[in-house]
Amino acid sequence: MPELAEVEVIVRGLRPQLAGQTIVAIPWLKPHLENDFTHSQLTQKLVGLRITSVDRLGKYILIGLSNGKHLVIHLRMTGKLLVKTKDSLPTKHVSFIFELTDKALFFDDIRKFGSLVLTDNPEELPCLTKLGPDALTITVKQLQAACLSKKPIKTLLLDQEKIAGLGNIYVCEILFLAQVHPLAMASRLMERQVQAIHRHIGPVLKKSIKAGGTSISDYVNSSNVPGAFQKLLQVYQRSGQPCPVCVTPIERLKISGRSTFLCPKCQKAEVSSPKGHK
DNA sequence: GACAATGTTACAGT
DNA sequence: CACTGTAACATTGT
Repeated sequence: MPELAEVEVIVRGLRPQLAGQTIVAIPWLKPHLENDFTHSQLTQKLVGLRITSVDRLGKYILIGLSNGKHLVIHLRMTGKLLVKTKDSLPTKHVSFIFELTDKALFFDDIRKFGSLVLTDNPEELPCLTKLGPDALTITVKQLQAACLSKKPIKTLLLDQEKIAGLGNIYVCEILFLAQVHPLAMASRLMERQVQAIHRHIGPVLKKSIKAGGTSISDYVNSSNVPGAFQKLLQVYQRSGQPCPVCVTPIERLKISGRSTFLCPKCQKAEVSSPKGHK
């Protein structure tokens, strides 16, 4: 569920809720989340530590601790981080509970894909160092450099090592706004197309953050409140509905295994290759 | 029952 | 080597 915008909304919500709180107990930990430690080992490592910071890196959430270590959390598809009262009870899909000074942090994850890692130094964690420039701050030059690839532009924008934070929803939206066909080979895009993509990445994400993120099925922020940006989506999950620009029905196709939504008229593959079939 | 779902990774094949 | 498609992870909803 959560892409950059949703993770950012979660982090902004968590920061004031968690800052200064101490982890006083871990009353709940499902085995599938123990990447490195058993329940008792993790308790030993974390209990007594104060939370000093909450940050986002791509779609990862970094929780800084008073001993200098960091918890690194990825929500994958259905993970939620919820701040609740201390007396809250675990529901069916809760992966862990951290009891804090005067509240509790719940990790709720229906599909159990989410992950939790404790690291001495995030700058040495491969999954983080591999990340490309953050989508909110990437420069045109960096995007142009990332586009030196034969992959379809959609596949490239989803590649976290090329650009960090984008997921299926926002890539569909950005390519629609930039009027670029998702199957267009990245390296064959015209310069102005790359610029158009770059011009739309920041604003779409910022608008979504302002709207509290996109809630399609599961996403809620750290206070259990859904976002509203799904109402503002132009093409995502809108197949058959009229394009907001030209009224042509929105089409759906699969690209590297993911549903892709586009307007076949607005998003012409106007790149050099004349033969356009796969 | 079939299929799809906001993410990522491993693997087989071209 | 570069890339593509598929399955897999586990669960729910249509």
